[in-house]
Amino acid sequence: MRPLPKEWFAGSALELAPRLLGKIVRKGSCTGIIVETEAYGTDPASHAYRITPRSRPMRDTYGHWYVYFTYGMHWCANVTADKGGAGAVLIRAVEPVEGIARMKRRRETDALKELCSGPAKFCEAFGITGKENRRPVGGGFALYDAPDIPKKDIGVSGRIGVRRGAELPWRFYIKGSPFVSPVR
DNA sequence: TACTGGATTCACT
DNA sequence: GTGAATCCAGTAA
Repeated sequence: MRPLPKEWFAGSALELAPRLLGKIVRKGSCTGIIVETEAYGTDPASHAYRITPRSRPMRDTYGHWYVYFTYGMHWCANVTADKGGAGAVLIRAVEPVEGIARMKRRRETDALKELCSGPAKFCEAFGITGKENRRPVGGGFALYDAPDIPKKDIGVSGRIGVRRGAELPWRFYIKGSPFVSPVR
């Protein structure tokens, strides 16, 4: 498996979000196939709309992890993008491949579909926390290349995350995958 | 220093 | 479909 090089992440979040589908994510002994992503640029719905100490990695880095805590209990993992700009791609759902027993223990469920079918579920199953924040993609927490998903097999949702008048971000997913998050 | 609300999930009705 | 859980970043004062 070939790790995705840093320059792979130099494009905009909107370009990268669909291209990340089908790629392999690995952390420790757990691996999975990315089946759902969401693009965050500089629109009002994005943390990058106003750069703060928390969101600075979205502007200052690309090809790094941006992991933040929300709702008092959940972690969400993004990959920073957009060399020279600001943006990140949220990993929303993953198809479990290796380390499934460990994921089941962490998630306290035996249901395969419930392990990683949501951004916070993915983080819990893979043991991702704020310790990974600002780390470069690679090493123990890495992304690996895989053939691009044909465009006809990629679904694009309507406008979700609509807040403060924002019409972005866009959610991308592999059509027909049982591992995408439940439609809201 | 004091509020407010969130890129979610789960249990319950 | 609705609401609770739970805590921290961001904002305002």
